[in-house]
Amino acid sequence: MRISSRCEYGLRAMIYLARSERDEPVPLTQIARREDMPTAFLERILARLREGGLVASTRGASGGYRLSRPAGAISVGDIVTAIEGPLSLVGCLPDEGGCARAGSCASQRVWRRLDDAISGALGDISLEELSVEAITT
Amino acid sequence: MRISSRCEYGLRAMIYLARSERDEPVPLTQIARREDMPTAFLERILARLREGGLVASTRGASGGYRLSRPAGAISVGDIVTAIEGPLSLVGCLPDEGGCARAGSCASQRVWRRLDDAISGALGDISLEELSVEAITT
DNA sequence: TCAAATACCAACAGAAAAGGTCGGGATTAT
DNA sequence: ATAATCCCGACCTTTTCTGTTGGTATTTGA
Repeated sequence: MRISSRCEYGLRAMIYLARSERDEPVPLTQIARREDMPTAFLERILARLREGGLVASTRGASGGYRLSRPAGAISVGDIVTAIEGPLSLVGCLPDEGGCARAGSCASQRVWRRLDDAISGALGDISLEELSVEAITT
Repeated sequence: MRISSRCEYGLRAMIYLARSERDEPVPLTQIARREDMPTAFLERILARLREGGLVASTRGASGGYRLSRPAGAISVGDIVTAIEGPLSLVGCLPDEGGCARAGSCASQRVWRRLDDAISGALGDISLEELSVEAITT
């Protein structure tokens, strides 16, 4: 169980944006260069973050990306969800139709607990927290 | 982030073994049939569980698999680790050499917390707990 | 002693996902 | 106009997942 690079890159990009909060948008190429990430790939990650409503983009010269709400109102869970889709670990949980043996299925209970632990951990950390740490450390 | 079938199968097989605790070993084919899992695939999963010291096998006619210690002494974390390798989410944590920007890296802290939450959740659930639930539910 | 039941193992194969690249089009400040 | 920028679909390569196949070794029991 590894974190995907997509996710790692996305989080780093978001931290970068949080630290750049002036009023000009930050161009993709700058983030990619400063954070040493492949440009075209990062572009597609930012597309997901935009679709998820976490960043806003301005096109044209001197355009770029910025956070669409204050860093304090964005959790790491929001970011991961926007990039990777729903956090849920298995497809057999009741929300999604369930599987044949649901009800008598003991493992279901495990994954549910794990889901909760993950959501809890990721929901608790805000982007603001991280960007502050990044500066002071 | 999805649970692999390997993991799902392995956990179900372990629950099955925990519920079959008589003194005869349970043959692979029986587990596969009763739990409706592909036999050859399950065999390779059981190999990992054996290498991880969680099950013991006896060869020859009327052989099979059994838990190598009481279900109460096996956690779900043990099982997942045996099947999937170390639970750690990223390769850049200090144990493994770290990455260039370690120290000033804010995301590292996120994954660390997430690692802890996952290990905590999975370490807390014992196989015994699950096999009991499976009977009474 | 021999057949059946079992675990063990290495090699292969198809499908999917991860990780990324490319080329061109649309938009906007200057 | 032109350069900077975002947008987007198509493609590619590598790795991982999910198995399958075929054969070997071991043990029991008739």
